[in-house]
Formats: sequence, C-alpha cells, structure tokens
Amino acid sequence: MPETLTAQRVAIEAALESAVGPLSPRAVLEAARREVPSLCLATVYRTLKKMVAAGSVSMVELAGQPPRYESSQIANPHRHHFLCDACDTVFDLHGCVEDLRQLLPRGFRMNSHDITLHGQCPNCR
Amino acid sequence: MPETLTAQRVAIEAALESAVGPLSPRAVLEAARREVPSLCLATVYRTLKKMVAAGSVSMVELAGQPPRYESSQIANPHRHHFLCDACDTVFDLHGCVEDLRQLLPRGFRMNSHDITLHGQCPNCR
DNA sequence: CTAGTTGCAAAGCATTTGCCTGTGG
DNA sequence: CCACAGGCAAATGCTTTGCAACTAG
Repeated sequence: MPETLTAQRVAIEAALESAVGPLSPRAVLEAARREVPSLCLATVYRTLKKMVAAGSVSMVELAGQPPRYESSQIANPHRHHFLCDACDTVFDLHGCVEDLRQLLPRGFRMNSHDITLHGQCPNCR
Repeated sequence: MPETLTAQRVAIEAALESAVGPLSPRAVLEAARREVPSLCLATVYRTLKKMVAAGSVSMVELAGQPPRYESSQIANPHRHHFLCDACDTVFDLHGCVEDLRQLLPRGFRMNSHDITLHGQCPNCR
C-alpha cells in the first residue's frame, strides 16, 4: 500500500488535526479546500476511508448524526462524547463509568458501550 | 388531523407492537405486508412520521445505525439500548446510571444522555 | 361527498464507484 | 515510467415528495 503523499492528503490531515472536534466529510472538504481548492468530496471520502483503514483516523458515529472523523492521536479510545445542542460540535470525553453492567438484563453479554451526553458547551452557554 | 384508520395504518401499528425491539422502516414494510401486500415503503415512511409526530411511536437512533421505530407504549423514556452484534436486534434497557456527571468537563452543561451497550443477546450466545 | 391516504415514479441527499487523466517518487 | 491518486460524473441506497386515483367516514 503505497500511501502516496499528495497535497490533498496533507490538507485533509491538517484539517483534522487543527479541528476542535471530529469533522463531517463536508466540513473536512471546506477546511481542506483552503489549501487545495480543486479538492472534491469523492477524494475526501476515499482518503478518510483509507486513513481509517490505516488507523490514523477514527470514525465517530453518534446517534442520529452523520459520521464524523478525527485524528486518532486525538481520539478517545472509549466512545464517550459530548454533543452541543447549540453549535453541533462534538467533544471527546475522558474517564469512564463504573456501574454500566447494572443496566444489563440477565443473559446478555456486554462487549463494549458508548455514551453520548447532550447539552451546551462552554462557548454556547 | 383526521387520522384516518386505514388497513395499512393498522398493519403498521400491529407490526410495531408485535416486534421484539424497534424496527427499521424496511422491517416494518416486510412485517406489515403480510397483512396488506400492496403496502409500499413511501407509505411506511409517511405513516411512521405521523405516528412519531402524534407521539404514539418513538424513533430510536443508535450510533452508526439507521433509524428504527417502536411503539411508545413499549419505548424507554431513557435512551438506553442494547444492540446485539450478532443478530442486530435492539433491546430497550431499563434503569439508569448515577455517575455520568463525572464525565462532564468543567464549563459544560448536560441536558440529557444516551447509552448503548454492545454485545450478544441471550439468543445469540 | 371530500379531505386525507395510498401507490407509483421521480426527486433529493449523502456516499460510493468507474473511468480516464494527472503525478509522486 | 507507471502504479496509485484525483476529478468528474454517473450509480447507489435511503428517504421524501408530487401527483392522480382511491377510500374512510
């Protein structure tokens, strides 16, 4: 897998790294186009997919939201996120919760979990 | 809002009420077609939307999953769900978790939360 | 009767893919 | 050089909508 270093790939990486939270493909396009105006959405999708496969980027999917992407360096290994109702930005949360197993009915086995908190971020209060 | 009682509406309600968990529009179509073979997807979408607006049906959206629908009588007021990795069925969970607020960084305000556990349901173990 | 509902087909969106040109190494 | 990446446009899959025929009340 040759992983050619192109201007568009660099611009997409830069967009993800300078973002405050995970970005939608459209948001990546808009940010990266400031560097490479010819960039098209198809390339963003293809590149993000490759980066996810390579592990350098993580996909963040929240309920009722389109997928977003963030640099794995930043990403939370746990799927704990905060979604601002007002500005629609996603923030990674750290730390974990103890008593999730109490939610589990008899006979179920839990492998993983994800938690999303909703509310307002500091900027929107 | 006249809420006409048609065969298709009855079939859709029945499909939702007899389901083990929330259903996708396609699954509703397949189930309800056993009653009303002429039923089409557009009608399923339109009817579900009206039912949600009327409050008789709840939309269940899980991360990375297409929306599903369930009868509000069954629905969990909390958004706590279990998704079976194997059969892809969603189960409502009851009970709640105490220490979520510990996840919240300083300056954020939390209005609500949702939790999804992943693993295997009793049938798939 | 007549407003509201339905089926069908077409329109919208987001995402993916085919194809041919362009280019990094 | 030349395999891979990129741009464009067409294809795809899910959901919505316009429209004319139909039906519940």
